[in-house]
Amino acid sequence: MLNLTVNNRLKKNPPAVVAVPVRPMTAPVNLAHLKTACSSCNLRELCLPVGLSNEQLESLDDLVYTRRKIKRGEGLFRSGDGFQSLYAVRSGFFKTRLATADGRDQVTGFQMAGELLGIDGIGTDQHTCDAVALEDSEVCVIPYARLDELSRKFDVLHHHFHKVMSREIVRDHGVMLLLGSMRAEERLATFLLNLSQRFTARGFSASEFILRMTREEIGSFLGLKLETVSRLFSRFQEDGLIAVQQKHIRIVDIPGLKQVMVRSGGHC
Amino acid sequence: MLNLTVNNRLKKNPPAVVAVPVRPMTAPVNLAHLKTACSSCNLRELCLPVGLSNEQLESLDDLVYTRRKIKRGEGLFRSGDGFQSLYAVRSGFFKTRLATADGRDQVTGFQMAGELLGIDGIGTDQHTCDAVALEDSEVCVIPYARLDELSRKFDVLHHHFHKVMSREIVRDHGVMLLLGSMRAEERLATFLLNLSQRFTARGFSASEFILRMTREEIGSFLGLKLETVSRLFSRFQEDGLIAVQQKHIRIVDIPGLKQVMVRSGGHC
DNA sequence: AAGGCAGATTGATCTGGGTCAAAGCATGGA
DNA sequence: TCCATGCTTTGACCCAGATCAATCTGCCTT
Repeated sequence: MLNLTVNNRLKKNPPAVVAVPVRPMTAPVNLAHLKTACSSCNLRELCLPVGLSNEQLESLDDLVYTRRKIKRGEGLFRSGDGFQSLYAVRSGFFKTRLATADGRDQVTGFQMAGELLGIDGIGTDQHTCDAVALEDSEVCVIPYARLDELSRKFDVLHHHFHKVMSREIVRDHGVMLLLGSMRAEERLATFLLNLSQRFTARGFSASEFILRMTREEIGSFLGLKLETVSRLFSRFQEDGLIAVQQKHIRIVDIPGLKQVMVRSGGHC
Repeated sequence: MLNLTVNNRLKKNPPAVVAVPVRPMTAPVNLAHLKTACSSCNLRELCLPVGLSNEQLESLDDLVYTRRKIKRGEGLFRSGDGFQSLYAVRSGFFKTRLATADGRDQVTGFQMAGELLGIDGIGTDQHTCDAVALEDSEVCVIPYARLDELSRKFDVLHHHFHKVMSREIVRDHGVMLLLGSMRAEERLATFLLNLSQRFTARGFSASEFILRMTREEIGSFLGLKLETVSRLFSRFQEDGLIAVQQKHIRIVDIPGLKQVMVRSGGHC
C-alpha cells in the first residue's frame, strides 16, 4: 500500500537490541570504534549495500571513505550546491525541504539511519533542495563518481542503486496521494504508522518514539498547519489511539490508527 | 492585493478561438515510415538518447525494437503487473494514477512525447501505478534488462538514465510543493504554465493547446475537485488570462499567469 | 437527425482546516 | 537558579474549496 519509505521492504529481524524506546534516532548498537567500513556497519542491511556478497562489500569499503558529522540545525547541503556525493544517514535524523522564492517551504521528507540523501542532485549536477539535520547526526559520504565506477563493476550494486531511486519515486507518489486526496486525520495517521514501521525496521519500538521534528515541520510535510497537527494529536489522544507528550509519542492502538487511515473516508 | 475575485460574472463571450493550426499531441513531423530506430527518431533530443554520439545511437537502435500502440482509455500497464520494460512515449498522451483500496484515485502525472513511463516498477519488479492512454498513443518498448546491459557499455547512457530518474524525483518534489502549500489558483496556473513549457519544448505553440485530460483528472492531479478546476478556468478567462472552450485552451497572458503562480500569496 | 451520455459549467450552501490570538510548557544558556 | 525563547496547546472565528444539485454542451451512435 502506501509506501512512504525508501527502505521498507526489509523485514530483517531486529538486531540484538531490544529495549531502546528512549533515543530511537540513534543507531541501535553504538560502535565505539567508528570505522568507516560498510562491511562492518550494522546498518548495511538497511542501506545501499543490501544483498552484496562479502567480497563486494569489501570493495564498497573504499567507496565510502569519509564520514561527516552534522550538528542539529545545520545543513548537509543546500539547494544550488554543486552535486558530488550522496549521503547515507549513519545516525541521526534529517529533513529535506524545498524553498520557494516567496518564502514558502515544503518539507519533502524525513530521513533516518540507512536512508540516502542527495539523489536530487544527479539530474542537474546541483542539489535542488536543502537537507537539514534535526538532531546531531552523522552521514557516510558516497562520492557519486566512485559509486558509478563501482556499480559498473558490480551488477548487484548497479541494480540496487536503480531500485533505491525507483523506490524513492514510488514513495513520492505515495506522498502525492496523501497530499492530494487524504483528509487531515488520515494524513497524520499515515505519517505516524509510517514512522512506526521504519523504526521497527531498525529494531526500535514500533509504538514508542521521539519525534525529532516540530509540529510545524510535520505540518509542512503533510500539507497542514501546525495548529491542525497539534489539534489532531490531542484528538487522537482523546480517542485513545496514541499518547502524546510533547515530542514523545506512544501509539496505543495501531489497528485503530490504521482504521483512521482508511475509514475516515476521503471523498467517497 | 491582486483582485482575482471579480464579482460581476459576465456571460463569457464565446472566445473567438481560431482553429489550432497544429495537433499538439502528435509528433511534429509525422514520419510515414515508422522505423523503430532511435537514431532516426525526431524525438531523440527529448528522450533517453539525449547527448549520445551517432555510434552510440546506433547501438540504441537494437535496444528499442518494439513499438506498441495503445488506444485511448486503454492501459499500458497496471499496478501489480510484472515489470520488464520501460516505455518512451512516441506519440499521444498518458496519465499515471495511483489507486487505493477504498476507491480513491490520485493522478500522479501526465506524460507526453519523449517522456518515460514505468520507472516505478524497477524498485519492486512490479508496477506500482496504472498508466492509461488519454488518446490513441504509441510507445517505444525499452526492455529494462537490455538497457542495463547497454548502459554498462556506454557511460553516457548510464549516466543519463540516472539523470532521468533523478529529475523525476525532483519533479515529484515540485508536485509535493504544489499540493502541500499552494492555493487552488496557483496550482492551476502552475499546471498550465508547465504544460505550455513542455509543449514549447516539443515545438508546439506555447499558448494554444488541447487538454487531453478531463477536469476531474486535472483536479485529481492538483488535489482539487473538478468543480473547482472548472470555476478557476472560468475565472482565469474573466480575468483575461486565458481563453477556454472545453478542452481547447489558449493562454492569453503568460506573464499574468506567472503572477498568479507567485503573487496570490499562499501562506505567506 | 435524434437521442443519449459523458463531461463541463454554474449556483447555493456547508465545513474542514486555516487564521488570529492568547496562554502554557520545557529546555538551555547565563 | 531563573529567565528567555522557541515550541505547543487551545479557543474563537472565518473562508477557500468541497459538496450537492441543476443545467448545458458537444459528440457519438444509430
